[in-house]
Amino acid sequence: MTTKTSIRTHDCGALRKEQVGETVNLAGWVNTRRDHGGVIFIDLRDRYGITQLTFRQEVGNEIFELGNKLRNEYVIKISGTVTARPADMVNKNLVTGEIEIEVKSAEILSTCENLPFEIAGESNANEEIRLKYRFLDLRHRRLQDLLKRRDELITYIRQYMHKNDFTEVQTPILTNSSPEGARDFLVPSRLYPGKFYALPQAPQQFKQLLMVSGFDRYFQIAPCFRDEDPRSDRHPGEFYQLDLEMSFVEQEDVFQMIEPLMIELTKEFSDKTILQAPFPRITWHDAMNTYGIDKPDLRYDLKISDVSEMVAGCGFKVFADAINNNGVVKMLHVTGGAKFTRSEIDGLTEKARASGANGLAYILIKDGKPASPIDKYLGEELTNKLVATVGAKDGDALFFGAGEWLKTCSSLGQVRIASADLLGLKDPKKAAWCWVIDFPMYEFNKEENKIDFSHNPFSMPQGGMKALVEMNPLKILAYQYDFVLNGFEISSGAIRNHEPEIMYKAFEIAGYSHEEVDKRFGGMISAFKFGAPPHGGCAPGIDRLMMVLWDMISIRDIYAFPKNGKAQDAMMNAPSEVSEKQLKELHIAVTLPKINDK
RNA sequence: GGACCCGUGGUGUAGCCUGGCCUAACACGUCUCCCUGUCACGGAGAAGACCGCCGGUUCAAAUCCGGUCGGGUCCGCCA
Repeated sequence: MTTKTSIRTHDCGALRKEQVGETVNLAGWVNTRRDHGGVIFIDLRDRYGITQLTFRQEVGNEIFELGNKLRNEYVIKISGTVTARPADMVNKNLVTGEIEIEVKSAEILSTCENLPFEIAGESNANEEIRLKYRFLDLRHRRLQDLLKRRDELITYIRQYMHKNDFTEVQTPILTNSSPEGARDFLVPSRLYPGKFYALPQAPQQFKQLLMVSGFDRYFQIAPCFRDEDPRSDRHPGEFYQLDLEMSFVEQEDVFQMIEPLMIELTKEFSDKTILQAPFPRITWHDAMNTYGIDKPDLRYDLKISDVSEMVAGCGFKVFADAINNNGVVKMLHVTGGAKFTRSEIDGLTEKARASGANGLAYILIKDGKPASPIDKYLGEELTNKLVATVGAKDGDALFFGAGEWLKTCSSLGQVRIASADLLGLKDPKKAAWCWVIDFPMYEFNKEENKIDFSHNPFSMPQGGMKALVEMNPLKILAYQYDFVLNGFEISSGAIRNHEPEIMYKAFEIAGYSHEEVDKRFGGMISAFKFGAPPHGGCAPGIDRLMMVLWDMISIRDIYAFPKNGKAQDAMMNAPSEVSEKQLKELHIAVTLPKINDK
């Protein structure tokens, strides 16, 4: 590989003492300038490295004066002689540190205004200004390395997929609105007034159609668009998935294909140690019961147990009532939790309340004795029994939740996560992968008093048609799975429902008529009537994966040009108004809300 | 839609709780001058902020109160 061009003979990371004596041409940015009166040192920077230039008075007035004019981030090209540095002047921090260039001629290609923040060194300006000047922020070494790493990771994925005989196919960006799921980004059609394209939330239907077409194994580094509010692990609007689908497979085949890739990516692209491989598999039900969340962080071992039977009929009304109302009482064992301060416990109580609990009862084991605000209701015998059942030791804490099963599990799950934070249990050197399997097919929607799909409506119900006809829908499981890394959902996936009759029945249970299904998913359903192979796949979020592997606080850093937390592009000023002419062509009339916030 | 946090020269911070000595401090950057071996060069000097904005309380507001705007985090939402 050479980076030689018409303008330069070498890049700024190339020269060594072997080239001493050669005349070279370099070009790049002025990283720093050190003026010593009779000699000026310039660190010339490009993507490949930094090379020190010297501008000397004795070489000539013209060149020396040009050196005097240089300022940070000017773009220059120079011609000069590679010279060895005196032994005691070698800079061990630079790969080019043994040499420097004595500049004989130079030209300023481009000047630079006063910078909004410094480029040499760390980027520590606030995010708002860094996003506005993203092209400058991207000059920082850290971000350049990050994008380079991103490219390498995606290249690795592509090679892995091709090695396994997957074909990458580009599916449409302008497609149709899908009525389920997230909000769509809509694109008005000029040729068909009043009609809209939608940007794909995922290439879901297309990849299934490719299976019907017989491609057997498809993948795509697929842009996905969802118009939902961002979070620190959710980039606003757009993100990338490794979308993949396989034919003639069962769940196990998908696992065997994707798990080795995740292991390789962890080893190749992070310094984390994989805690367990093959990845442990946890049913959704067990995950909720034991960790209180469907994306458990298994780097730490805090567990929730069911103590309903133990406390049934006890003197504590909250517990007794929960069980009388068909609820449960759950107990979270936090090793080392007795040292939590009052205000930390208040914080944990807030977490529990925020996810639906009425409060947070607890037992702290201090000086070998359990102590609790509720021990007078529980009594010594029951308290000791609860402590013993999980083998809690001196210094531990037990937290209790009581009420409806899912809510109780979830609230203790949040307490579990917050406790791990307080105890510093989230070890960045560990990679705890796991599969969460057997998601329920349906869930009950209390507000609308109806049954909804709990995840992907295109998943195959376990037990097929027989299960749909005979079972309580809320008990039916789907061939639907996620995989999780350190408490982040990296991917969901499923074995799909490829049989039209089962599809109609599955939708019927969720309240969709035959006609509605035809109308909304007609393309796919009709395809399934023409010889559809059993198929399944998954779609790991690659930005999310990189964020977790590289311990980024915000997913925004993973993108070259991220949007801010308000879903705007601060550099391009998107979104923005368009011209009347454009609107007219599209037959769009804009009706602004009364409170006009730009 | 809701809750919480933040806003001080170009950048990052201190000061705010406990109003007055703030005519706002420090570091980096910028500008001028000096310096021939630095690499976060060094030295001397200078410019640059009505403390996001509006209003209130007070003899007195960066500081207290209300509103508003901007940014961030979380909940809702994300099949």
